[in-house]
Amino acid sequence: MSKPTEAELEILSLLWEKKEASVRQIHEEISKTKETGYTTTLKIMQIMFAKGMVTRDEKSRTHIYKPATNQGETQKSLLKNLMTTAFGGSAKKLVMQALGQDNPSKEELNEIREFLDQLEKKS
Amino acid sequence: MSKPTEAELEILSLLWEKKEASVRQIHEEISKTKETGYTTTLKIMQIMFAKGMVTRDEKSRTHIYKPATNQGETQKSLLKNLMTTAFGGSAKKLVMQALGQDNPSKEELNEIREFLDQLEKKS
DNA sequence: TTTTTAATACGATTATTTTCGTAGATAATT
DNA sequence: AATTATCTACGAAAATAATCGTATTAAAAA
Repeated sequence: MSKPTEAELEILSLLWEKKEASVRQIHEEISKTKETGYTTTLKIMQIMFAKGMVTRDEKSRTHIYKPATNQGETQKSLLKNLMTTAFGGSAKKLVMQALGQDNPSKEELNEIREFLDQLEKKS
Repeated sequence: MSKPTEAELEILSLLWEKKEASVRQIHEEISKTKETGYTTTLKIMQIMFAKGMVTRDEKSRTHIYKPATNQGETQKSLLKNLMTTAFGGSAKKLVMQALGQDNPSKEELNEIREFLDQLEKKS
């Protein structure tokens, strides 16, 4: 699957979160942060449909869209891309940078520790 | 500083890695993976210069470029952007996804563990 | 039933990014 | 000295992405 554009990714994320949504619903979310027309959102979603990036149910007049791309796979490829282009391929650097700017809770830190342990076992 | 485009980021990474380079050097690297003309690379680097994204030494005919943007800051903002758009703002998910696909060495894992400990102390 | 609202389709425009070709100048080679 | 190779500058075209306006149709409200 080709790399989603900025606008497509924004919509895709919302779809992952909501599982499914109409153009109107997506547009209302997007409008909260961005000043953009309804038909712009519509058009991008139509393009995404044409690309096979989303599916849609056309039974009712208001089409219902669902993500067609697996969230994990997409995240993985975007991360990989960023890792190679901006972090010289180093996962460590990326991870540290990510953790450093967020303020992870104790619980989150522990989950990550466990995850590290599991990774070590596997190898 | 405005978000670098794909092509700009590719060049920026190489400059971070090499500290400084001529257009020719950058272009040779890029040519390894991509089929693109020399003047294309040149033009993008000129645009980057115009944007203040890189500096250059014009003393000799062959200009020498250096990154003007701080690597850490740029990485941070790119990551933040990806984190919010593709990972619903969760650093944990991003980190796990990143580690899962790479195969980090024991040493790296330990460094990350230490980093986690430090983070915990601070909070 | 008529009018208004809300939806899709889609072409066209605008903006952004990337690519390339050509001109002109300097350096290196013959 | 002449030729060839290697630079930069820069305009313009091509490709990609985002935005919007209008037409049409269906549903909802009056």
